[in-house]
Amino acid sequence: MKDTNLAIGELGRRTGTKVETIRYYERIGLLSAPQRTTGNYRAYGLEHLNRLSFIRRSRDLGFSLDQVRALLDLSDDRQRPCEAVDAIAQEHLTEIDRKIADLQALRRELHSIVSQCHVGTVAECRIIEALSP
Amino acid sequence: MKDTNLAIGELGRRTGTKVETIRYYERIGLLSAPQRTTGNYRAYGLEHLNRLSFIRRSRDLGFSLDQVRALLDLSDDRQRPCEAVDAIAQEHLTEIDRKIADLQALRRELHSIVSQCHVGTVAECRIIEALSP
DNA sequence: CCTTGACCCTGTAGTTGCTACAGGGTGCAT
DNA sequence: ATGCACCCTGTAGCAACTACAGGGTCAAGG
Repeated sequence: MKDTNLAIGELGRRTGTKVETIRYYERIGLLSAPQRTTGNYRAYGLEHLNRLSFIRRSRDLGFSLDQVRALLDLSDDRQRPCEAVDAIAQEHLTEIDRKIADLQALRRELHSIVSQCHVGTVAECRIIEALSP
Repeated sequence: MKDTNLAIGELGRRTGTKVETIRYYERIGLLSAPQRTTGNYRAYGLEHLNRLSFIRRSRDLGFSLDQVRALLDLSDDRQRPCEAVDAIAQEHLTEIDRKIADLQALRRELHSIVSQCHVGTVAECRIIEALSP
């Protein structure tokens, strides 16, 4: 097992992650602390690259850090049935559906308000009126 | 102009706002500081009730506090043309549309991943696989 | 050999929009 | 007088980063 020995900036470049974010992930225990060089630089190996890629991909799909943590734990135990993984993903999907529905309802309401604006003075503005008690 | 003299709890009840949130709005300068009673309780008038209702309604429609601040400023100057109001609302609408589109794209991707899960072990889980590098 | 510049380090504070205490004071009814 | 609901200030916490400040390290060029 050879150490690929990436510096933090290089790891960031390869995963599309800001350096501060990587250090943040380490601080909250999502990414394990790597070895250090003599100059006290973090030296990352392949396993860090893989783990961080997994994290980023999950985050891009909208999973929370807690969900990512759970997915990482699950993915480490290759023999276990994957129902728990499915459950997390399903839950997330449901939440996305709910968010979409909420935004669409909001959009409808806001759109109907905006469409009534005929650009006169504020005194006769339908938008302000719609917001006023 | 009579002071309606609502206590903070009553104002909260009438506007659906938590007491801490009202104090927070005062702290950030969104709601002006009301007079105090001899016992140092906040005593709100009708103008506060109206202003806070406006704020809540705007927040419910998803405007940011900065946008609400701008809308409040604009609504105070009744003679001014309402183009600026329209611009804020349009901008917000555009942002909502973008969010909906983003969520729908995400939903499609996540759904296609989840639908491939046939509930075996983690080792053969398509979800984990899709997340892995 | 020295300096420049890009990179790295720690630690802390800021972002948004609240929410949740802790530790006290007030006001009213019983 | 004592209980209870309410109010006060001040501070810290949430998510998930981001942005410094104030330093150290390292390789290349002059």
